[in-house]
Parts: sequence; structure tokens; C-alpha cells
Amino acid sequence: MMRPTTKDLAIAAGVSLATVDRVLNDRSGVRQNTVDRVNSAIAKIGFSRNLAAASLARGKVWRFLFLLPRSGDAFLAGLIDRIDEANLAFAAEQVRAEVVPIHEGDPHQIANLLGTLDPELVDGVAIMAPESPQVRDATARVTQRGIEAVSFISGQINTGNHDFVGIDNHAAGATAGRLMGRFSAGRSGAILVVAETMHARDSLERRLGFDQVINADYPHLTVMPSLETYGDPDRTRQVVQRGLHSHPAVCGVYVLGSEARLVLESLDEARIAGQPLVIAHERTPVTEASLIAGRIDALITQDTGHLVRSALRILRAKCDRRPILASQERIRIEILLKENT
Amino acid sequence: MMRPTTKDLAIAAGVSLATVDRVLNDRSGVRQNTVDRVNSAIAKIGFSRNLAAASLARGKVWRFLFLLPRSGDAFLAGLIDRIDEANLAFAAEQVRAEVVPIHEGDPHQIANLLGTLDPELVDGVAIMAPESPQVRDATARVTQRGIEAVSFISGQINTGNHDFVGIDNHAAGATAGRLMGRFSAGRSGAILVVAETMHARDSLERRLGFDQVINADYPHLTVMPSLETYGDPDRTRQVVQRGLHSHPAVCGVYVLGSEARLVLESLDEARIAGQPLVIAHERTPVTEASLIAGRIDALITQDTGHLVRSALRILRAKCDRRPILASQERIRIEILLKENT
DNA sequence: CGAAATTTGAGGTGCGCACCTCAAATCGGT
DNA sequence: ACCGATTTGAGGTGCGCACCTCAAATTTCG
Repeated sequence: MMRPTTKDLAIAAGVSLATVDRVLNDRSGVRQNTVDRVNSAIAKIGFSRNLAAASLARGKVWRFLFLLPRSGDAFLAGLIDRIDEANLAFAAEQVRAEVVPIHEGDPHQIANLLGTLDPELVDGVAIMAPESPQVRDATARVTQRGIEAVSFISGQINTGNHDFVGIDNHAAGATAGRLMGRFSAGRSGAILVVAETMHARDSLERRLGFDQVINADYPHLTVMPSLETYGDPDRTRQVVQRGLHSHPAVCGVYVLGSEARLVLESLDEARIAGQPLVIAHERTPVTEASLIAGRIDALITQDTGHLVRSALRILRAKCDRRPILASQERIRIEILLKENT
Repeated sequence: MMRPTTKDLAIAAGVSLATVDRVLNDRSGVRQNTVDRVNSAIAKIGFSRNLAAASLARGKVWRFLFLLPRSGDAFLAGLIDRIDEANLAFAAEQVRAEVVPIHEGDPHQIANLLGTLDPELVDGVAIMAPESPQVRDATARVTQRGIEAVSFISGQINTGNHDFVGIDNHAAGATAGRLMGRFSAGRSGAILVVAETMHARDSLERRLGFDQVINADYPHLTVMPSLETYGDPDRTRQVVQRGLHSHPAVCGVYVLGSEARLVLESLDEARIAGQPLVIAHERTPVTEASLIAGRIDALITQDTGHLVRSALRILRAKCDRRPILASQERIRIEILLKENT
């Protein structure tokens, strides 16, 4: 009835506890033959390490860093709150998460930071930064030194195995496109696309997915070239104004980036006729309030709490070379309407 | 740097380890005065029990039951798969989940079953059953005998504090209504509502939420009386056929229940002109395939893996009288389009 | 065959806590 | 101030595992 212990395993494998320990913890000095015997005994009796006892005996505290842009936008602020929450939830498992602010525009600095991390002090990092050769190389090096890494939300590295925690941005853009198309319902007109910058990979992918759906299924809609705000209020007002007047009938606005506030304010000021459809990304106090007030028609979001916990679980599993429960770690692209917030 | 242990706590409170133990584990024979001193020391030094050590020392295995209808539909089958997965994910925390099939239509049997549960063998139950006085009473009694309980997915009991794990069905219906309204885009016509039975509380609430949105914002749409299939293929075909011909222009179909397959088949057979909008609930192989094929326009779903894990975490926290991290346990109403599956 | 190198075994310690026993100290009531 | 009842302290044990040491057994190779 009880789960088998290391002692049971030793008996089943016909070896001593010391040898079981050597095999379980990858210590050297065991013949392959013996390793195999222990492993098949593990499979036979269904042994699995009691993690509570292991973490107690090890007395180890796992320390993971989140490298996040130091921009103070609402999305990031929410993310940091979720990390604080996760620290409570994971305390029992001896996991500590910390936030390290980075300059997202400076790959050199990020690479440097990764280079100075001490494997004795840090067990893993989740990196939220635009893709760049320098960061990619630094990530590879830090991994070799025994610090696990995942890229987080943006800047995915597609080396396959759970190295990226975030949504498929192409699909997210396509989802936005589908909603824009269906909500506009036969009306024809132009769609403004506003981003902070189109240099980020996630923005590009969202735009791609968006265009693909609109072009294929909604030929009466014209998607305009992307407008870039660079996060600057004045510039935002300017480009939005200019965009609204550049085409006779703007019937929709798609806000690519994570900070929709500036765009919403500019739209309010412009007060164009016919109330365009607005679709934006990410849930923040401003976007949520706008959704409920009807100034945004739909939000495409990802659950930030889930993102944070998923990153921590994946880093933890990587440290132990444990398999990952994929279904729990797939981040969903969520659609928020007024009714399901 | 290390977390404080019971020993540190004893010193900080100026009492012995034995007394600390008595306070931490609610044992009797401690003066209120002393209890307070220990508690304020806990707050002062920020003590929190090392759960790994505690669960090791206790050697307890937590056993939780899921009482699920024995109907073999695809939604339930998926749910059971998620429970099996959760058993793996929670194995390290000494949590075991089991499925007990019940007759959902027989509250007497369910109440009986609850009555025979032994608190020595079972620590908690998640009950998926329609609301009824008998089940509610039996739940209250089983809780008094020291077995924690939550109602699961349907049949919520609104006694407040995380006693229900599932979505707000009124909001889910409203979300369906909003999508139906926006997608139909000015077209006028009738909407068929199909349910297995309208005796279930969740069906009623969804219908209520749906009607509310349609009536308020889409007066050109007429919602027809609910059709009940009772899960029977022949009857389903019949009521759908009749429904389609009862009104000149059926432009939408809303499938309330969790098993949309029969309804979809009936719609296929009927082959009416103009391809009505179809909105259904729950993700199953059939609904997902239909969504991708374009035979369903949107799905309203809840993440069943999340539901299961959430129920287990909540039951576990209740057993320990621990607080619950609300943000992790809020089940979201998800909208699935072809693009974000 | 024998010496050196490698592999295995026996056994101990401690992680932080739950749970137990028994004795000592403190308290309340008269 | 005395007795009995209540409260507190001291100390031990074991949960399952990681990590360590030292000796014994086995293998390898000249």
C-alpha cells in the first residue's frame, strides 16, 4: 500500500542502499550493468523519489531570476505582482523567484549580466528580451555553466523543448484578425495597426497572423501599414491622428503592443465618427476598464499568473531533468469580452 | 538567511519546542496567553512551516474522491484523463485522486454514498451533481464528520468560500450571447437553444445569461424556447428538425450542454439554407474538429485540467485550514475560435 | 599470479517536523 | 498553605532521502 522507498528499491535490485543512492543521484563509480539493474527495478516496482524527503535532505533552496525590461508599463507591473504571488505559492517547494530589471534595448548588457551569474547562487533564469544573437549566445553559455534558462513571453528561441514560455504570437494575431473580421460584419473600411515598435519579434508575428486572416477571409477590409508609437505620448497622438485621416473610413483599430493606454487616449481625443472597432492585447487595469466601458471590443490576453508559475515549474523540472507535464504548461490565447472578464 | 525553524520559533516565543508543537498543531492544554505569545512570535520572525518536512513526518497520503456522473460522454472522458494526469503531478505532494461514478439523477444514492465515506480513508470529495436538498444536506453532514467537500463544475452551493470549483455559468451564457449577437451582425432571425435538460442549474443559468444579452442588445434576434434532447439521438434529431422548421429563418444555434455531437449531426442531416451560426460549450474531440472545420463558429470552454488541479489544491488547503491563492483558482471562461485552439 | 584500480557494501548523520511520554512547574480553589 | 488539576518542558523516535566515510569484494591488467 505504501509507496516503495529506496530500501525497497535496493532489495528489488539486489544491491545496497549506497548503490541505489549512487544511481539515483548520478554519482560515478557504478558499472553500467549495475545501473541497468537498478533502473529496471525502478520500472518494475514503480519507484519514484519522495520529493518531500529529498528536498528536506538536500536542504536546497532553488533560486530563479526573471530578467524583465525595466519599463514601468502596467503589463509589467502586473507581471511583477504575479511573481510575488508565486513566491508565496512555491515557498513550500523551496523555490524563490526574483526580478532583475534589464534594458531591453541593450543586448550587450543582458549578455553581460548572464555572464556574471554564479551557478552557486542562481539555478535558473527566465529571460524576457527581444531576440538577438548576443542574448542567444549568452543563453547557450549560461546553460552550459549549469544554469537553466527559458525565454519568457517574447524573444522565443525555437530549440524545441520547452525553452520558451509564452503564447504563439502568430496565432494570437490571427485570433485578433478573426474577431476583427467577424465583428466588422460586412462593413468595409480600413484598419489601423498600432505598435510600440515593429522591431520586436512578437509584434511582427502578430501582424503576420492578423494580415493572413484578414486577407484570406475579409477582402473588404484594408489593413494599413503599422504605426509605431515608441511608447511616447506625443508621438502616439500624432501617428494615430495622421492614421485616422489617411483613409476615408477607418473602421477598426488593432493595438499590437502591451500598452494600449496611450492609443486609447489618442482615439478618445480624435473622436472620429462611427466608433471604430478596437481590439488590443493584454489585460491591465486600463484595458479591462475600457473593455467593460465598451471602448474596447475585445482583448487578446495570456494569463500572467500562469506564465510565471509555468516558467518556475519548467525551470524546476529542468534542474531535476524531470519530464514536464505539457498540458499544464501550454499557455492559452484567451479572448476577453465584456461578459467574461 | 535560512528560513526560521520551529526551534527558532520556540526561542523567539520564549517557550519550549513541545509548546510550539502544541500550538502549531492545535493540540489542547495550552493557555490562551501562551498561544498568543507563540502566534505573535510567528508573525514577528515570519515563521512558516516547512511543508516538505511536515508531510514527511506526518507520512500521510491525502485521498480525494471525484464523484462524477457515469455517463460516458466525451467531456467526462476528458475530465477523467485530466484526473489521471493530476495524479502524476500531485504524487510528490502525497495526494491521490480517485473517480467514483454516480447516478447523477439519483440524489438519494449520492447522499447515501456520502454518508458511508470513512474520514479515516477519505480526506475530501469533489461532487459533480445537480443541486438538490438531499445532496446539500449530505454534503453538510460529511463536512461535519471531517471530510472536506467542494461542488465541482455543476450544482454549485453558494456558501461563499471556495466551495464551488467551476465557472460562472450566467457569465458563460452571456458570453455566448455576446458572440452570437456580434457574429450575426445585423442579420435578423431566430436562435435555437438546445440542451440535454433544462433541469440542471447550469443550463438554466447559461440560458438566463444568454437571453439577457440578446434581449438587451440584439432585438433583431429572437431566442426560441429551449429544446431538450435528454441525450437521446432520435429525440435530438426530432427536436432539432422541428425547431428548424418552426421559424422561417433560423440564423443561429446555441448548444447549452456539454455534448454537442448529437446536435451537430442532426444539423448536418437537416442541411438548411444559409448555414446558421453555431456556438457550443466544452472542448471535446468532436467540438474541436468541428470548430476547425468551420461547422462551429465559437466554443465556450473551461480548462478541465485546471478545474481538476484547482479542486485538488482547494481540498488540500481546506484540510490544512490554509488560505487559498484566489487568483490561481479562478476558473476562466474561455472563448475558442478556429485560430486559438 | 599478484598488485593496483575499480566497484560495492555497511553504516552513520542530519534535514524540519509530528507525535509521544513522563516529569516538573504553575495554577486554582479552599 | 495545601491538594488536585492544568500547563509546560525535556527528550526521544522516525519519516525518506542525500551525502559522507571506510572497509571489503571484485575486476582489470601487466
